[in-house]
Amino acid sequence: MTTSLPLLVDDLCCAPLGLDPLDAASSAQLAQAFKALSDPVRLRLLSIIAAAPSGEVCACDLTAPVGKSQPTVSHHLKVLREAGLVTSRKHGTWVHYRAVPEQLAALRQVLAMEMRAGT
Amino acid sequence: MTTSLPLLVDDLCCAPLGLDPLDAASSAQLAQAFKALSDPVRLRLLSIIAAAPSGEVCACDLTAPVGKSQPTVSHHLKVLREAGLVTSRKHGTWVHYRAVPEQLAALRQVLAMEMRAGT
DNA sequence: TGAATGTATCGACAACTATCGAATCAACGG
DNA sequence: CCGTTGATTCGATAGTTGTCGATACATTCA
Repeated sequence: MTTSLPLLVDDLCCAPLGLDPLDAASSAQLAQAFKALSDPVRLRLLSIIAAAPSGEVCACDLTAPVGKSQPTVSHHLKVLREAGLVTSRKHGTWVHYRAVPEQLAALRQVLAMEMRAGT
Repeated sequence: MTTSLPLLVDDLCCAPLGLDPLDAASSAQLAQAFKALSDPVRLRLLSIIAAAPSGEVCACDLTAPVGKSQPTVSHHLKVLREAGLVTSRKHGTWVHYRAVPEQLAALRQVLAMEMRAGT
C-alpha cells in the first residue's frame, strides 16, 4: 500500500480505515468463543440446552439427539463449558447443563459491529 | 433445586427436552458461518471492514493491520466471502470489501436462542 | 463390599485448516 | 506491446480438531 510517491493517486484506492476496531487480543478471545459454535454438533447441543423448558438438560439426554458417541458428546460439552457458553452441575450420578445467557448476549453484541460505523 | 436425592430414581433424571430446536441441516449451515468467525484474523478483518466509515475497505489496506502475508489475507477474505459475511467488488485493480449486515443480524438472532425457551 | 450406570479422560487416527513462498492471473500505465 | 502492481491460486507443511473404542473415575444400589 502507499506506493512510492503517488501523484495522481489519492482518491481511488481506499477511504481511510476506521480506528482500530478490534485488537489482536480481543479478537483472539472472541474467536475462541465463536470457535465453540463452529461445529454443528455443538450448535445443536447448545440449542437443545438453551431451549429446554427447565433450563437444564441432563447429559444423558444429549447423546441421542445429536447421534454421536458418549465420549464425543462429552468432549463437545467440555468445549462449550470452557467457552463459557454453558455451565455444568452435578446432580447425583448425572450432570446437568445450563446455558449462560450473558455469554450469548456478549457474542450478540460483537456481531453488532457494523452499528459502530459512524457517519 | 427443590428436594434433593430421591431414592428410587428412575425417570427423574431429566425434565423432558424441549422440542427440536435446531435440526442437523440448520446447525450445519450456521456452524459454517460461525466457523468463519472462529479465527482471530478473520474477526479482525471483518471488524475493520464493518467499522469502516465508507463501508468499504480495499484489500490492499487489510494486510498490514493483521500482520499476515497477502495470500493469507486473501484466503481469509475468501472464507468470509463464502460465509456470506462480506461481499467483494472490483474497483479497477483493487478489490473492495463490504460487510453484509443481514448475515450478521441472522447470526445475532441465532444467539438469541435462549429467548425461545418458553415458561 | 461388589455390580451397575452415567461421565470424563486417554490414545489414536483421519480430516481439516492456517500459513507461507512461488507461480499465475488481471488491470493499469508508459 | 511490455513492465508494474494488486489479487488469486497452487503446493507443501505444521498444527488443530472431530471422532470413537477402551479405560478410568464417581455415584448409586443391592
